[in-house]
Amino acid sequence: MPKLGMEPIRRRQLIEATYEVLRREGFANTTLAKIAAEAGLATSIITHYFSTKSALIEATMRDQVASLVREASVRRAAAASKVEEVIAVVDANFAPSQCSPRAVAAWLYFWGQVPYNPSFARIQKICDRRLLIYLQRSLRTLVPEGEVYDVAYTILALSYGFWMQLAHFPNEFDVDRARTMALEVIETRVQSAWAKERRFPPAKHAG
Amino acid sequence: MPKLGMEPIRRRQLIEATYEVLRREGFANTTLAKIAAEAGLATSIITHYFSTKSALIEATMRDQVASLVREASVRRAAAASKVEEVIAVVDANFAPSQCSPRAVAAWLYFWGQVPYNPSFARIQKICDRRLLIYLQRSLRTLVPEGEVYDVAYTILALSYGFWMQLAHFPNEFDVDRARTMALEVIETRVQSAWAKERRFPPAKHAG
Amino acid sequence: MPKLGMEPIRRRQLIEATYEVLRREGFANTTLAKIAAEAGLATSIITHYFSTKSALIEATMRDQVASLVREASVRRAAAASKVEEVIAVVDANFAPSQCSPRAVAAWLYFWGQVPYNPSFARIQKICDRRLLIYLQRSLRTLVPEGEVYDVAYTILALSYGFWMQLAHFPNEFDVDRARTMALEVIETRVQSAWAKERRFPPAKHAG
Amino acid sequence: MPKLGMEPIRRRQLIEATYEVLRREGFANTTLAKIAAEAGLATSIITHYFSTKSALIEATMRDQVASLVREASVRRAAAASKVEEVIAVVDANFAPSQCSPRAVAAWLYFWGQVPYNPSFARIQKICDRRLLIYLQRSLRTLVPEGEVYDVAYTILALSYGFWMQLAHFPNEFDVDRARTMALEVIETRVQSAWAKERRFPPAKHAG
DNA sequence: TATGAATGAGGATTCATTCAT
DNA sequence: AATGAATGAATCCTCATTCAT
Repeated sequence: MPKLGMEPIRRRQLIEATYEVLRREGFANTTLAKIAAEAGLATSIITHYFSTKSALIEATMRDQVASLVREASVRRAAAASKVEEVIAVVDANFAPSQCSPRAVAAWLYFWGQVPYNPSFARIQKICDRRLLIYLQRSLRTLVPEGEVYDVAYTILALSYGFWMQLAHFPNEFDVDRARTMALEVIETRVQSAWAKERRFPPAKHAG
Repeated sequence: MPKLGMEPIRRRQLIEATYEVLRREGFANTTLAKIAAEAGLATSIITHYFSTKSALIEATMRDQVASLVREASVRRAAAASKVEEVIAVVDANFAPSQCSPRAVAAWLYFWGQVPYNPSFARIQKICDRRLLIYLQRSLRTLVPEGEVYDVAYTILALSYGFWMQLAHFPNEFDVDRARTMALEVIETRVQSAWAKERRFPPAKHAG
Repeated sequence: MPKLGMEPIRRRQLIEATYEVLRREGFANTTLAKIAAEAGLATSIITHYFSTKSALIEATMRDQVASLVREASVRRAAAASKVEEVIAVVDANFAPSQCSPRAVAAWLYFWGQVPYNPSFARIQKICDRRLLIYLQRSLRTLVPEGEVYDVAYTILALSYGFWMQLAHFPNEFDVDRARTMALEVIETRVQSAWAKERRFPPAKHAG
Repeated sequence: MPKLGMEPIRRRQLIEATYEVLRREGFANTTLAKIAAEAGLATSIITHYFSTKSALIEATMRDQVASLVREASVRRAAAASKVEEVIAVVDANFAPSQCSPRAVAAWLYFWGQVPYNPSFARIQKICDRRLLIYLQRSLRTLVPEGEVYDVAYTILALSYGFWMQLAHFPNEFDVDRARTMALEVIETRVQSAWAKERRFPPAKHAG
């Protein structure tokens, strides 16, 4: 009987190698040969387990995006308050799993391809939606219902924007400071929302 | 007798063609042959005027980034108040010149390359710095000195974050709503900043 | 405990699968993987029973050629007259075993390889010779001795020629009509031969 | 101004090289690299002038088939009688242009692909039809109208059958003898046809 | 007996770039 | 100024075959 069950092992191995080559070479110079060499395997093993290069790349991207959602979910579950829950989602973007050079390389490639790859667009949409849902749930008691979505969307965009700065200038970006800035926005938005609410209470609390 | 003064004309022509092919094909499928065909010229003309493919791409990227800075500068000059100046910078990111499919394609490619191309990193840094300077100048009278940089940086990140949403889902993104959200952040930050200032006046206006 | 006596079963199975894949894919796209899949077996089983791809192909070709000779032999044995014996050989070429899509695919590949594969050339020569012998034996009493070989050779060539038409345009080829045409040639040749013989009797029946 | 008008020259050059490699290596071992080497050119020149390998192969096949039709047409025009016209078509199949090792290699590949390549099937059909028309025209005064098509078809099949023998065993095949055999068939068919006609005159010469 | 795992050689094709005119 | 001609390096992918179990 032959050796069995190598598939999941090899797939993971190859995805890891893809991250690394993508980081080291940039996507324009990422070749199957380099990925295979990085994994210490033959080039043809990639076709064997992934059929095509784009399937491997796509699997890698799915892996990266999934790790962001997981990161947000886990951190949120550990939060002690609603505001901390919100911050947890922001923080997820700056988790090591999202900021390591490999992760940055993957995200940059992925975001650049979203408009050209329907499958990528779908994945990105799912990711956005999930994070927005997390944010909205936590914000529901913090800001008036009419503002929940906008505040959530704002926080998401802000996170992505900060993350992009980190991606571009990793040596100069100060994660803690960005975290503080985000927190500032959240707090002022929350306070201001309630202040407004107090000044202009809605006639009825219609959804 | 050779035609004189063709150089600037041809260069412009080829940059425009590069935008278009980048948009239509995605950067992975952008070839000199396609760019030349788009421009209605021979492939070898590109080498003639730009020496190499990357030189042409780089020229195109410079062109795109310059247009953002110009857009911000012009809009800011037309602003009627400090807050409007700030908003002008945000708006610049959503100007047609930055949101057209061609522009989106160019920016996505450019941002993806920043960590791998020192020249691109330099350009991006210059762009960021310029926009930050615009924002800081306008914010100087709106928020306490100690917060100027952070607020400016926050607004820049927020703009980029919104822009990325637009880039990914152009059909669903609502520019006006994003604009409103950004304005909301700015206003609450400004108000809150002064409220804080009033409550905790700094002992001395340390820089 | 290994199953015994699988060899002939597996070999037959794989030959049948080879016919089918050859038909479905054409020889340029016939791979061991596809043959194995068609047989519902692992690719490596082929190496196990046939050592190499060309051995499997060659076995399949032998099988096909043998079936033609068998077809001719059986039909000839059932013939009621000398002329019917001759027709039997022609008919063998149009038996279902020689005209099915699988058979056509096999023959076309085989004939195309004859000049490049000494083994194939040998097989084809044996087949030709056998059919010629059948024809000559039957013709011996029908035409003068000096014409036996030529008439046999003519009939063989005609059969192959018709068969090729069938191979190329299976939907338009009319087997019965071809059969009639062949019969016509045979009969006129036989009659004419004897007419000539009557007009110009050979001095002696030299072999 | 660059060198001009190389296209037709290169195309012919590459077609000739294709013939040669096909002959030398067999179609399974015919690679673009070998063809280019045979032509003394770079591999990429093939893509340059033919886009794809199959386009080059197809052009070569068209060339070969066209040469058979041309051969038949020219020889027929030079014929001195109706019977000679018929023989001219048979002879065309054995012209050097159709019997050279290169030509044999090309035809064998071509015929093997006809059922898998609609384009090839079309070409083969056109060739058959043209030769049949030539034969029918010449036979119209030689055999009764009702037999013209069948006799023509019989002669065509016979020619192809003989040619296949030549293709398979070039060292043993005797072209002159085959020619004689074909002539014999033609003559006996013609005579017999008229003899039959005399014995059983059709009530009316309906088509 | 049977097969999953793994590989390496080879092939078509793409493409930026050089060159002669 | 402009371009057709030509190339060679590189890439993805296919596939027969080997091997350990």
